[in-house]
Amino acid sequence: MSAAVDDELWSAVGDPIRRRMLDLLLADGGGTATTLSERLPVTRQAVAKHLLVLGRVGLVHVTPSGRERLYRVDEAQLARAVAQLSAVGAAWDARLQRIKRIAEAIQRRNQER
Amino acid sequence: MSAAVDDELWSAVGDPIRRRMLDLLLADGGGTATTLSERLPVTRQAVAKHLLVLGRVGLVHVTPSGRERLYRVDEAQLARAVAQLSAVGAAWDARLQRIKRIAEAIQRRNQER
DNA sequence: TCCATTCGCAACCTTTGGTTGCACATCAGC
DNA sequence: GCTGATGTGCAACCAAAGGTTGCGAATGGA
Repeated sequence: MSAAVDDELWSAVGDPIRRRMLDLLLADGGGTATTLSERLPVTRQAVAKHLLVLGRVGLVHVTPSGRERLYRVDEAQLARAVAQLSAVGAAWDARLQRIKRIAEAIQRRNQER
Repeated sequence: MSAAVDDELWSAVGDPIRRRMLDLLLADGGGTATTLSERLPVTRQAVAKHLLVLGRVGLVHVTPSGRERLYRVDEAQLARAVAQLSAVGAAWDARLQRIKRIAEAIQRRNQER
């Protein structure tokens, strides 16, 4: 059931900006709030807040290095998030398939009259 | 790329309450704001607002009938949403796989020394 | 007719995502 | 060792979204 999904993790990847941030971090192998904000339509501070959210659910880890703070994606946690996405998708898919089968059965019965 | 995803549809299913509403509507084959709110931890008015959001992106349709307003899931549109979910999941999966392969290659090189 | 039910609308509150402004720390060049 | 440029964090402030309560209007059943 999708109601049993860990909503914390889902809502972390539910935000479009955060999804793009994860994409960028994956593509570049890491980044800072400043480098991410240069490629996104929001300010550095907004990015920093999103990084806080992602960090709170363990999707990214930070490595302070001098005056920079390098963020990296936690691959295991992202894999968990992907699993949740496909679980919800699969559940809905199954329901849609069932509805489709029922509709077809009804149509067959009507044609047999 | 997940950045190209239709964010309207995503954010519609991004809310946990709205996902549970879709689940309930699918399971019961339809429902009203009142019947849904009886099974959810929010008030009827909150449910009505969510139904507006779902209706705006075409995920549900309404059929007025007397003093009731019956909502039904648009299966085609929900199928589109499911497709988007799995697209994002697949994109991340692909990136994670690539990273994993690279990591394994590096490890092999180190062992061969 | 009268009452209960279902609904929509409006006011209000809280959280969340976003911005600007500023102070603090660090690196690089002189 | 200074000094300026760069990267961060913190605080105040704003707008939108989700949620609530209260109320008035419409419909269905006794």
